[in-house]
Formats: sequence, C-alpha cells, structure tokens
Amino acid sequence: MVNESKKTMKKGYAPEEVEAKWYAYWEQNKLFAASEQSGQKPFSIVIPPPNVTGVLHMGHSLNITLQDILCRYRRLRGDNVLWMPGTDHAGIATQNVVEKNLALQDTSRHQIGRRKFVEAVWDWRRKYGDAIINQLKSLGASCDWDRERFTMDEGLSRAVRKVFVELYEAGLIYRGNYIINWCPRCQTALAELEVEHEEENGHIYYVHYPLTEAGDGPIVATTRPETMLGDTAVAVHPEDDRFRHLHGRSVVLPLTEREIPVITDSYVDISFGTGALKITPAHDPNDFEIGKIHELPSVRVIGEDGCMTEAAGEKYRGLDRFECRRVVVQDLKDNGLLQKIEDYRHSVGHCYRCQTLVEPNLSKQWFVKTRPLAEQAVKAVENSETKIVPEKWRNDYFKWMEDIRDWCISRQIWWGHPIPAWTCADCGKLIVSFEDPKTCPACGSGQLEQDPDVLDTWFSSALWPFSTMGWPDQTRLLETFYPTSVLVTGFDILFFWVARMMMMGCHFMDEVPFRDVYVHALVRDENGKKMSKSSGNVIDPMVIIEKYGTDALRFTLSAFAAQGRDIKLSEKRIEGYRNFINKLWNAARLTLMHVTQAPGGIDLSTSGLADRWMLSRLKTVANRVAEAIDGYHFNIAANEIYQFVWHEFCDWYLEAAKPALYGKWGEGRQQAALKVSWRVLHDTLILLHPFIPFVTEEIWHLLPGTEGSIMKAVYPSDAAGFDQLPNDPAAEADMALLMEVINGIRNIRGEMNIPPASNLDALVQTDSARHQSLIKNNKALVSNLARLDSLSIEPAGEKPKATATAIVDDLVISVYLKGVIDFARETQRLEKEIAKLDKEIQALLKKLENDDFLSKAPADVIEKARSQYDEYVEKQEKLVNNLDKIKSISEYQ
RNA sequence: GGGCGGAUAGCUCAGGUGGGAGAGCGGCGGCCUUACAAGCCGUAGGUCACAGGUUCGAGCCCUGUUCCGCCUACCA
Repeated sequence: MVNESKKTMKKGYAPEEVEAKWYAYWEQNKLFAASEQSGQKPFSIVIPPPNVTGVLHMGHSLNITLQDILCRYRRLRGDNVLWMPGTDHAGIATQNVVEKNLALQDTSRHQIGRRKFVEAVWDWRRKYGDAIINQLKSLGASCDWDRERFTMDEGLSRAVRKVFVELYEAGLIYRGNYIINWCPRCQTALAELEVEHEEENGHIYYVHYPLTEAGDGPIVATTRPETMLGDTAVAVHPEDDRFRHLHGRSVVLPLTEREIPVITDSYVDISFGTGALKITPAHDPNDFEIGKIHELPSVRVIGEDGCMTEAAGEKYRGLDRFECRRVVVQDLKDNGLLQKIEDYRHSVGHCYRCQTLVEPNLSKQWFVKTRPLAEQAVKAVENSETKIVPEKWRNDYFKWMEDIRDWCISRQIWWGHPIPAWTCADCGKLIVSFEDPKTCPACGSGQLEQDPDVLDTWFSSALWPFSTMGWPDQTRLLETFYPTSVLVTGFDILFFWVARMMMMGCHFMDEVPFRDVYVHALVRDENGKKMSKSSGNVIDPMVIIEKYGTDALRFTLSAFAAQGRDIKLSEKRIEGYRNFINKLWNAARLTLMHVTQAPGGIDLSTSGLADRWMLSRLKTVANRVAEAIDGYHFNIAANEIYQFVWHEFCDWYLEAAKPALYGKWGEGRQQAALKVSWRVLHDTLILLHPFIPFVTEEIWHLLPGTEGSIMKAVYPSDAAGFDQLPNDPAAEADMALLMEVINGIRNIRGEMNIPPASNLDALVQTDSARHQSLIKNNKALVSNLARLDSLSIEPAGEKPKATATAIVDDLVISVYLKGVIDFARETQRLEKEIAKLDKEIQALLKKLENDDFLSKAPADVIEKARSQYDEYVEKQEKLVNNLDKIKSISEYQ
C-alpha cells in the first residue's frame, strides 16, 4: 500500500516507543537474512564473538555499530549480505562464573565431578547465554540471527577436532614438558599472550651462597627468594674475572643441605646485580633454557595451587608462595646470609582473567608450532591479499608474527573442547584421532585414557570465519561468503584473534579469512582513561540507550570513530547527537506537514534557486558519504551528513522554502518545494539509515510514497535518476552569494541590537547586471530570510544616509535604520570589519611583493592570491568610504 | 630496553598529495519567528608543544628537545 498522509508526528522524537517495534519488524520480516545463493554481490562479516558471560560495554557498542553500518550500507547498495553472529564459550571466564555459583551453594566442581559440572555450565549457558545477544539486538545489530553460532556447537567442535588432528599429523602440534605460565587461581596454563605485565614495586635480595669448601661464596641477587629452594646451580659469566676462582666448584644452597654447582654461561650479564645468577629451571623460563643446556635437574618447589611443595623442604612445604618468601627472607637473615635488600621496580605477569600473579612452572602441555603457520599469514598481508586498515597496524602485525613463539593451547579446566588425544594405559602409546579410538593401535588394549585437558578458547575462535560457515563440510555458504569481506575489531585482540585466524585460514582454507581488517579504536572515558569497573568510570551502553536512544549512541560513536584515534566518550556528546536525531525528526515533521502525498518526479521548470542548490548539494553529499564509508572513514561520513541535514537542509533550505511550501509563491513554486523537500528527506533517510536505523525507519513509514522497510530502499547513488539530479555549480555559487548577503544583513541586525521582530528596509547597489538580476529574481528569498520589508536594487552610486553597511563581493548593502542610527555602534562595527580585512590584505601583500613567490609559485596560486587581494582591497575601500560617511554625518548631528 | 601514536580555540577533536586553520560542546549578546528552547539569529576565542632545517611558502616534510598515552621485551 502506498501511504497517504499517515499521521501527525509528535513534537519531540521518543526513541523508546520506536526502537523495539522496528527491531521486531525487521526480524519478523527476515530482513537480516543472507541468501546462500544469489546473483547479488556477496558481502560478509563474521562478528567478533563476545563471551557468553559478557555484558555489553562501549567497546562492543562501537564494534557492533561499525559493522552494522557496513552491513546496512551494503544491503542498501544491493549486496547479498551475511553478518554471521555468535558467541564464544570463554573457557576460563565461564568456568569461573559457574564455579562461583557453585560456591554459593556450598559445593564445588570437584565435589560434583566433571560430568555434572559440564552439565551445569550448559545449564548456565542456556539460561544466561542470550543476555549479550539481546543487548546486541537493542543496539540494532542486523545479524542473520538464524545462523547464530557458538564455539561449543556440534559443528564447530568438529572443526576444532579436525584442525587439531591435522595439525598434529603435520607435526604442527606437539606435546612436551616446558615452562609455561600458570595461574594458581584458575588452576590452568596460560598462553604468553594471556599474561599481562605490569610494573610493580618489589625488592631485590642479595643472598650469600657459601662455598662447600673454604673461601667466599658468591652473592646472588634475586627478586624471588622463595624460588631459591629450587635452585640447581649458580651461573657466572665465563669471562668474569671476579668469579674465576669459582669455576668448577660448588656451593651449599642456603636453607637446604643441597650442594649445587657453579656453572659458566655467557647468558649471564656481568654488569647486572652481582654478576652471579641463581638457576631455578622449574620456575623461570630462562633458567629452564640454561638448565637444559647444562643438563641440570629441575626441582619444582611451587605447586599448582601456588603453595610450596614437598621438594621445598620440611619447613616450607605447604606454605603459600608469598608467605614462604617472608619466611625464607627471615631465615636468611637469621643465618647471616642476607647481605642486603634493595627496592626494585620490575614488571610482573598477571593472569588476564583474574589478575592473579602468574607462576612460571614446569608442566606437560600441548603446543602449536606457530612459525610455519605465521609465515603464510605474513605473506598474505605482505602481498595485500588481506589489507589492514589503518595501515599502521601492519607493522605491529608483522613484528608480532616475526617474534612469534609456540602457542600453549592446553588448559587444565573442564569447560571447553576436549583434546582428541588418548594414552594407552598398557603400552603408553599416544593416540591422536578424529574419531574416539576403541583400542590401542599398538597393543590392542582397550584401556585408553583421554587427555583430561581442554583447548584454549582462542583455538576455536581462530577457526571462526570458516567453522561458522559449516567447515569441514564444503557448504554453499562457504562457497558464497568465504573469504569474508572485512573483519571489524579492536586492536586489543589483533594478536589474540586476528593473527591466529589468519594463520588457520591460510593453512586450512588456502585462502585468507578476510579481505580487509578494519582495526578500530578503544572507547575511553572523558579523561582518556580505559573504562573499567574498578575505576568506576564505565558508561553503560544500556543506560545510555534508555536515556538517549540507540540512534544517539550509535551516531555519537560513528562521529568520533576517526581512524587511529581513541574515542573519549562523555554523556554531553551523546546528548548533542541526540539533539541531532531530534532535529531530523522535526525536519521530517515540517516536511510532512506539507507533503501529504507522494509527489511525482522533479520538474525543474518551476523550481527556485534554493531548490536547484539543494538538489545539487544532495548529490554531492550522497557521493561523499558513500565514498567515506567505502574507505572506513565513519566519522567523515557521519559529520558530512550531520552538517548537511542540520546546516544546509534545515537552516537554509527549509527556511527558504517555507513561503513556497505555504503556497505564498504560487502553485509552481509550491510544487517544486514539495518535491525537493520530499526528495531530500527521502534520500537523507537512506543515507542516514546505516548510522541511525530506528528513527530513519520510523520516519520512512510516515513518509508518503514509501513502501515497506527502508532496508529495502535503493541507495541514492544507485537510484534511477540520480544522475539526472542537477550537479549545478552555478546554483551553488549564486546561493552562496545570497547567503552572504543575508548573513550581512543579519550581522547588522545582531551587532546593531535591532530586535528580530522589527522588519527592515535595505538597498543593494551594484553595477553587475548579473548580480542585479540575481537579487531581483530572489528578492523574496532574501527578504524572507533577512526579514526585510523592502529590498531595492540600484546601480552603484551614492550611499543613502542613516544606513548600516555590509559589503559582499561587488555589492554594497545598506540597511535603513528606522529611528536614530547608533553612529558609535556602526562606526565600531565597520572599524572591526576593516581591521579584519587589513590583516588579510597585509598577509597577501607580503606574498605578492615577494619576487621569489611570483617566479616560483604555480600560476593558479598566484592568480588566486591576486584576485583575493583585489577583492579584499575593494571591499575595504568601500567600507572605509562608508565609515567616512558615517563619521561626517555623526559630526553634523 | 625496543617500537608506535599524540600534543591545533576554554573542553573534545577534524584537518587525502605543503598555498595562510575548521566543527561540536562550552562562553557572550539577542530571540517563546506558526518543525524543533533537545531550538533560532548573531558573536568572541588559536605565534597549530618547543628549537632548528628544507621551501617562494610548513599545522602538514626532515632533525632534535620536552611532556603525555599505548604496545612490546627473559636482565636475575
């Protein structure tokens, strides 16, 4: 049905009444659905899956808004768009949440056992897993929800298994005993990336290690005295003369009875500390390496719970690692072995999930051999199969890939993808297999035990671009939409996620996972601080949405999303853009007061200058907005259209068109104004829809001549007849001149303190025939916007007395001041203007008097400077002329 | 230790390839003008961090300095 005059609009836009309605409408009408097969150009994005435990924060809001802009924009441009949504199972985080719940019920995962625990997690996920998804929906996210995926889904789990087995068979996954980062609270290994380093105030302890025989032993410096219980050597540099006498000798490890050797290794830095380094292979990655080279034993003195082990000795066994440090230090003091303690600032690793101090610990884990995978992933970016935007992130990507270390992928938790590896209890054979094995292929035993560990969540996230599309099956979806068009993400997970997807995509699909990676900024608070619960500076998007509406939030984020710069957000800014939404609403309200049925095509024969100007501007803006989005310049697109809607359409066009709309200028002009305002509103809504989907959909349905959802509209640049829109530089120039004339008169009104209500008489003097007719033809327009009773046009000549003056180009504008003109005020006004011009003129003169400039600068630049100079001088002369007149008149008074 | 980014109006920020700086908010003055006071009209604010250099010409290019961020690193 084509809408006739629909209904009257409220005075102010009320988002809360509108948003839920349209979201439901879009979903019900399947407007977000991608077709697996279509003749349209495919465009695809996979969502960065939020944690199931997650709560929507501003980072998500920005991320989702930008993706939604791209998806809605591409749909409007006629593409077949797939936005693949889903969540990830967030192994450690989710397990933590469920464990906390169990603790509230006075039980624990160990008490209820693994099977029941995993069931409890699934229960939790069924109950609460949709929370973040619903929040994404309230942001307006136009994901294809029927395809929603979860990293623990059957299909994705199959992909994980297949990848694990194939990498293992290719020698790219191995298991081994290495130093890893252990979180004693989460009770699991962490990958290097999952450790956050922070500078902390600590101490450095100087400990005397006595020789077994007579003579002075070395002083060893350490920040972690409790680990000395696990020392298996002291190392010195082979060239260090201070310690030559120690080569080949042994020391007694204080607080224990153990003898440990003094070894030499050039790893030791002679200039640091005392030059003697204690070696603890089980609790320090470097010491581990040195231990391997020198075939030293490893003594694990700290256990998985962060408490000292049996090996730490009777006295220390069972002590918490921090408590143990205090005891060890005290004991060293008591034995006279502690030489001194110094303050020391050093960086310490913390678990990225729970902030607990991580403990480097020796442990048997699974690793991905990343180097070969990284090589392909680097190549793909080098030759631009994948483009990273903004480009500066390329270097970070390359650097990280070049320094990449093997990736520890096993986690000692229960919630996650089980590792498809079994050990034969009888012969010890390790079996890695896609299908669960029944018997040992080596000895035929049926006693097989599956590895109890699960895989790092990021291991499954790394497969997201293809696992969500059905891989390992060769689906139509994959065929249509892989590689995806663009990945939109924050730089904080460039390595965690993007780099790993690149590795897995290149390896398993022989094709990059995405053509573009758009890396956006972080959202910070108004002081530039990272928003965090602990600092209490979090702006909750849901609260903002409730208060200002989703569109306001989205438009704010877009308008501030300049490439490569963080967004500092404050409510004040959101309020400003809420006002913009309301402005748009009211522009529609005014338009729809007059446009009550769909006007036909645009007929320029009865149009006015403002009409032609507006259409010309519309065309330019539509192209610019599209161009900006294509280049991921969301802020430019948003600002371009903001400026256009508010300061051109509303401030100038609608104001100029009012008399025409009210029929004061006759049928023809009225028709033209109706058509143009309809057209501008119509096209503007489409341009704005990707940014502010709700209000645009609402107005769309109120706009006569539209049918169905705005999501089905054709983008202005693609619409039939777009090319016919006038690109009219003459109209733009003429309109610009008239605007200046109007501004000149308004300035007089403002500066001379003339009440807006009183209408004025004005005279324009010029010898230019073109300008004379321009003013004549647009007398009504100027009079209306400048609030004039009369406007007369004359050739240049004597300026009337008792008038205030404005100069525009060659036009001398005189405003008759009823009653007594305030000469002092007008003098002041003119002097100010003259002084301003003087500055410009001096600057130009300096240039034009410079021979170097005249001989070396390009001709067009010189020409521009000359004409500008002439213009300013002429204008100034006229102003001076008028100033003189004012002065002479005022003297007679 | 290495790397990257930033410093522009009171505040927050824009300023493709160098031709004399813009917006929003805030300030000030005036308006309830029949779409909007979440508004309208007018207006004032800047040696573009500092010091050099290249150039006829630098916010933009080069060098150095200062002050902030961020990333990264195994110096005990």
